[in-house]
Amino acid sequence: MVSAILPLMADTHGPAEPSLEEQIAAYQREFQGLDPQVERVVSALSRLNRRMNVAYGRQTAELGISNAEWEVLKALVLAGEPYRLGPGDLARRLGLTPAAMTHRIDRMVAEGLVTRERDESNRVRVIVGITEEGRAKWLEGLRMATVFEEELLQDLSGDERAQLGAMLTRLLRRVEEAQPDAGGRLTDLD
Amino acid sequence: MVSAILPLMADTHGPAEPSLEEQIAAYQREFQGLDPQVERVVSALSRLNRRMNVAYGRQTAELGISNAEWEVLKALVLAGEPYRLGPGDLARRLGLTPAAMTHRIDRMVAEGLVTRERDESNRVRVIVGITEEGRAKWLEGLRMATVFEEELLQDLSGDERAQLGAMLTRLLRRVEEAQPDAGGRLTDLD
DNA sequence: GCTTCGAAGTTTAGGTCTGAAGTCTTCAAG
DNA sequence: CTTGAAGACTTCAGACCTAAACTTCGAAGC
Repeated sequence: MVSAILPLMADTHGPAEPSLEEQIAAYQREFQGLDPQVERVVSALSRLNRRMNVAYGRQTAELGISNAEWEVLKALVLAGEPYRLGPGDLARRLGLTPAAMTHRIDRMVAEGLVTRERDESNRVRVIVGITEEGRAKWLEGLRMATVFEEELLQDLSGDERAQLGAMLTRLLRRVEEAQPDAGGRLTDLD
Repeated sequence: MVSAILPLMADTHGPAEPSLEEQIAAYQREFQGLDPQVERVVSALSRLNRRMNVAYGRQTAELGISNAEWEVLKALVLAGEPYRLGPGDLARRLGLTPAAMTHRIDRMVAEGLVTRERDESNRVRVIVGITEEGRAKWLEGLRMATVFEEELLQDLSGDERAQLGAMLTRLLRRVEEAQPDAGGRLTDLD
């Protein structure tokens, strides 16, 4: 395993990334007819996600795993009893190719996070299960994530959280209709 | 350049990714004491972002470039006159390492999207500029993106869009305070 | 003026992903 | 029973990234 996921990048001085408002102003300047309202929503979504992934990456790094590995553990736990899935299933759920799944499982078996066995009733199939250690790391990662998430939302009242959740769900439904094929590389955690 | 960015993944039948509501229910089952309200917001954010990147990837693929390359073009345009930046600046703005920036610029120069010259007044520095073709592809990509984004938000009224933008901005401000060091690998577009 | 330090880019080694080409097993049809 | 086709996983080649070593130029101190 390779220690950290985070490009520290806290490099030097010099122009950093423009702020959201600066970016919107620049867009207005370079492309007339862009709706700032829409741009703000889309850009904020994207930036928020990036920051969240940085936060998750720091947390999983503390556990000695990567975001990608935590994702696999999550999929296994959320699958429910008996906490086992085939590589193909996992690949579909995580949105990556079977080839990538094979490699990822290789690493995770070597680290003792999951097990890999052949299905005796159908010897083409492979079954991936979670180990005690894997389950423990999943849980600890989740605990850290909830602390972060609570802090993230702390300025929003209960009503606001509900409204935000409802609006995001509506947007999600709309894209899912437009993109019925699942997909998308999953760099993210949820 | 490598054609497409999109794992088509529209593979076969078989269990796909669980729906958002299924996932929240599974979380409740496996981890008592998780706030579903928070979970919905966070998971919806993450899924939305993934879908958006898939959409952007399809659009940039139509232009024969990658999301990553479009990001570079965007940074150059948003920098404003004279539309030139050094590799270091670009790397900071895009949130990647200088080494990655060197390679990316190599490819983009070969494709005629940007130019690379030495700064004559300080021969350590390199200056990257955008070509006509690069600018045209940026613009066309932006046009496609705005169509998609307008469609994405079409169910929301003007008021709702404003509310959503305001709430997301508040969340963003909070994470930015907590993570003053810029950073984060940029897989995303905004 | 030389020397040394620091900043900017590039190069190199190694890791993880995609896409395409295998390999092996099962199942259904002849 | 045999054979062909489909499915599940793995292997291989290539793309793009990070981290770290290296190269070069410019600026400050003696």
